[in-house]
Amino acid sequence: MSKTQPARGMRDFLPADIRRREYVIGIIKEVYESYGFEPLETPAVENLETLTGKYGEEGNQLIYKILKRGEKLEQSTSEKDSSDLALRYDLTVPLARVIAQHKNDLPKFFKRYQIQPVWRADRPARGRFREFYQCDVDVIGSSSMIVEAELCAAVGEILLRLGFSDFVIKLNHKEILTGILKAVGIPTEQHINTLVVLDKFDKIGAEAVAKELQQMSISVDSVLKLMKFILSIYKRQKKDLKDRIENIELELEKAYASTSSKHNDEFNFTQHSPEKINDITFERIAGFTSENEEGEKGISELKKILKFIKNQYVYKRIEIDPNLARGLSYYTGTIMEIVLTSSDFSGSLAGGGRYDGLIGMFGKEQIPACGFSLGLERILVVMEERGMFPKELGDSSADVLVTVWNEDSIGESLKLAGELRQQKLRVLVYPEADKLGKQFKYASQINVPFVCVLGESELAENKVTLKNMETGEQEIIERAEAASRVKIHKQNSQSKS
RNA sequence: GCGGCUAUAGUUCAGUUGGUUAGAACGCUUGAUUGUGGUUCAAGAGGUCGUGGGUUCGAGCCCCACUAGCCGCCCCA
Repeated sequence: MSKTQPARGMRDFLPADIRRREYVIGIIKEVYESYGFEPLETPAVENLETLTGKYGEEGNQLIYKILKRGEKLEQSTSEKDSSDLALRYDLTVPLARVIAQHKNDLPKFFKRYQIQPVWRADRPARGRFREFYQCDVDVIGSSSMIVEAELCAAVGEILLRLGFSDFVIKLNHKEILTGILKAVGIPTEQHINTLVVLDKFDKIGAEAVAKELQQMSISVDSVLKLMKFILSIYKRQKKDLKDRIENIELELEKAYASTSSKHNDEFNFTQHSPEKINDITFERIAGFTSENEEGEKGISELKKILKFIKNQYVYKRIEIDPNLARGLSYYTGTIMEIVLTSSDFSGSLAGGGRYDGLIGMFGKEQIPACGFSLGLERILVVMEERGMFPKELGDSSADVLVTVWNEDSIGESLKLAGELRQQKLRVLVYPEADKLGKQFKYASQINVPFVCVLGESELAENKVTLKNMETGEQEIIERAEAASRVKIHKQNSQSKS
């Protein structure tokens, strides 16, 4: 017997799974639509060259490539020319391709959402699969920070409506990162690699990051300055780790035999509002980058976002984090990520940013763009674990089950079912002339609230027996009355929940 | 890609220092109940013990490899 599991990292979705997925997707669509976003779908498969070179080195290796077909595959002489197509890796690059292709058919400002699976040849883990859905929203054609503000508001609203109360939207800016690295004296050509290492900071720790940076032949002075800055930010993010970090700081100073004075952190973060904390963060960044051009630009853009969003609920969930760096290489401005503050899930629920250069890679024209991507699977994993789904999702697929008495009466049962369906009820006919007991048992298993028995005596009198499976009550009623009974009950139980 | 743990019935798991015929619970099927589910009672079906090799008189148990799953790391939604 061949194995019945789906391929590694891929999943079958049973009806109960689909109901939960559709519940979440429904809310996402509703909110996106309410912000005026329009739906878009693109093919699962893209030309390989469309995808390569857009995601950085790590991303490139995770692309699922499709072998050439037939004769062409046999003719291919190397691994390199054996593949010309690939499964899409995200929804942003296909969008950029669509914009470059259909620019004239689309409005000047194009707001689109897209909810489709993407594929990555990654190692599966909790909340991480090889085939998974992303729910993207993007705004094409505007470089205004209004876009960022609206995206944050929309995504924040979705999470709230799903019942999340502990998320934080982290914001950073590519230019701030550039400004910091510049201020610290790291040469431009090292910036990308440095950011990759820096992104690991909270995973591998300060010492390991410092070591890796040194291996990249970045000067001790630069590394030390950089680490000090990062640590000063970390102190407010993870108060409980403050002591540990100070120890690391001391060790670092010892290790690099630095004479610079110990960072004096007189600001007590626990006593201040998120707003105040963000202000302090801005001050620190500004001070650190000595107000160089890049730092200035990044700060002013992030400040605009905060200003625009000030009257929205999500405002207090926004956290400026100059340590946030994201892997995808096409971001040019704002960088965004949503994380949960509780410790039960460490990955991000959503990520995004501004990519003003990506569309230009497909056409002559540079068009500014910015977007957010919600990770449906991660949202579902957390909601499942926290029991955040409404209980109606477990309800039955039908309102009433019609029994089958014997071979001769099958036609009558089907006719009755048709009559009930005319009344807009979801009706299931038991698919065999089984013993009544079996038919009731089945109805009970699949949670159908009513069973409509069409037996010998009912047929003779043109009546039906209607049984409420929850209460066990049953009565013999006029055939024409059955539908309205079920409907009344259905309305009552819906208004209760 | 790296490290650790695990793999026995449909599911969750027992299985003693290696010793005859591998168990339980739940689920499933059938019956008690030829016009009534959930409760109860009785019976029944279901296993090449992940795959392959090795040690041994003898392996579910010990050793090796492979595969898959879980956790951590890297990376990411």
